[in-house]
Amino acid sequence: MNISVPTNKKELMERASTLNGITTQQLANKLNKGIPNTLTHAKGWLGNLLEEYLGAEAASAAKPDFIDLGIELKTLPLNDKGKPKESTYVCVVQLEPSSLTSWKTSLVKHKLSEVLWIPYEAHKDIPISNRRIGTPFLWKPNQEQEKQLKQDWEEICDMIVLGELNNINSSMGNYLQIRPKAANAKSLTVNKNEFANKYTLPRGFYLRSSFTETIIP
DNA sequence: GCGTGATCATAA
DNA sequence: TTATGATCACGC
Repeated sequence: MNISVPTNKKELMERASTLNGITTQQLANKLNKGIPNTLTHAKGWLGNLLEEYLGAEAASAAKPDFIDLGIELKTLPLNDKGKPKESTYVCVVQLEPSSLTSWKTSLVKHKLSEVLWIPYEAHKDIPISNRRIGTPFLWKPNQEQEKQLKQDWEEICDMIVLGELNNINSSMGNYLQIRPKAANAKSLTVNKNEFANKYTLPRGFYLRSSFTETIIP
């Protein structure tokens, strides 16, 4: 296939619309890729396939997938009731105090400024190759959503700055939460915040599935 | 280890 | 059944 970086939103959405209703098998065929039997050892498989098909360019950089368009690409696994099956990883929780004080310049705000969601069937009874992709949709946080995201972010980051990262559990935050994001529970990263232990388990920001459920058109 | 792509596995 | 805590793969 001839895959190039989409130059505008219209081009991106036209390309995304060709995914509507096709199976992961059909998508894999377009790219001459195989299908894993299980996702246990291929968790990011569909996400990576979609990045390639749609011409995402940020790769593993801490930037939106479509840098020039400022659009982030996210898969949205749906259960048999059509509701999100999993939370959505947003980005790493940076631990430099300077990155924890301003929502406006935060990684979370930038990543979520505009998102192209690709819903797909993820019920475990459906073989991976038969899972269908739904209707891709663009989303921007509305005023109420951004207000709550900002509030969650500030509440969590305030605690981190005070050196209380280890007292934050995943139940904090209405829309956003932080959870481990690491190779395993023994992973360590430096925590530079006041009164903190020097090393801690790396965390990531996630959107709760109870929230992503509300943004589906 | 960091940051990306996420889902798995089990306690509650 | 659901949400938290843990884990898998990749490029660098």
